[in-house]
Amino acid sequence: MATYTITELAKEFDITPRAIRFYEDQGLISPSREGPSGRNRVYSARERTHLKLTLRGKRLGLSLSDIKHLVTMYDSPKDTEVQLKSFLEVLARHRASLEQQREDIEAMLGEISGHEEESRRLLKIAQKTK
Amino acid sequence: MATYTITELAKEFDITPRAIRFYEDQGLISPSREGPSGRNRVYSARERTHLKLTLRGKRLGLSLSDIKHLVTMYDSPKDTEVQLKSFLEVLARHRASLEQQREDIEAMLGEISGHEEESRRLLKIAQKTK
DNA sequence: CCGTAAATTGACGTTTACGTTAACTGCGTT
DNA sequence: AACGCAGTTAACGTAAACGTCAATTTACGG
Repeated sequence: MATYTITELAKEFDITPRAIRFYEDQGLISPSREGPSGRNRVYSARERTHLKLTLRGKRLGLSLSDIKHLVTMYDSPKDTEVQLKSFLEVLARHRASLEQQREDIEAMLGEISGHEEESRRLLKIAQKTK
Repeated sequence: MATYTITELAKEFDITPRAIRFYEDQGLISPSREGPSGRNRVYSARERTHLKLTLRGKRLGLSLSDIKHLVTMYDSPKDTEVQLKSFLEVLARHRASLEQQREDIEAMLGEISGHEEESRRLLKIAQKTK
């Protein structure tokens, strides 16, 4: 299976190795180690996915601890009925906030379209008088 | 026209007066003052809108300085053709990042739906065996 | 074997977005 | 006049998310 070094991932996602190590400190990624010395980090596809999820969360304004909660939630046992129900509640809250964000985005995109139209109108006028 | 005190706005948007004053320090809001002493802040509908925009930006993970740039951009003069063009470029970049965010949201909502289905399935099984 | 480049682990510095006193001022009540 | 309360400024404190060294260690080409 494919593995990655820390600099490879850093380049691919355009972040610094320092950031990746920090995410590890925060418990978001757990790469294995390589070499007889067991020093260097090795990332599997799974770790890469975790990093991807982390960055996606960040782009949406989530804190690293939020992200950690989500990720550990997502692959935690959910054995009992109680756990399942509380998991569903968390999902519902998360869904609600995402939908709020989507509304915010639509609103902003609407404003942008307005400004774009206006600006293009003004541009035409300005270019005619040239 | 309608005006608001700082505590009114704080309650309406569920934030602290301290936060509102901080936004003012950062140049995001500019309330006028009231009373012979000219001490207390008074917010017009316009200021209220600015606050609203600020909070919307925050929900999308923008920094306060980002928000300030956007707001001042939006109602800056745009006299010259050059200014109009660079304004359009900024709008395009902003639009792109919003669309990226929208994709991120769709992806997360998709994952959530998956987990929800799975959980409800497990719940039914768990309840049958009761 | 040697120099250099790359990776690692602390440790401290920095920025952002407020929270938290502290000390003071009006303003309406009592 | 005394009181309580909301509002103000100023200053310091804090948590999050890395950046930035510094000191080592290791891997690798020549």
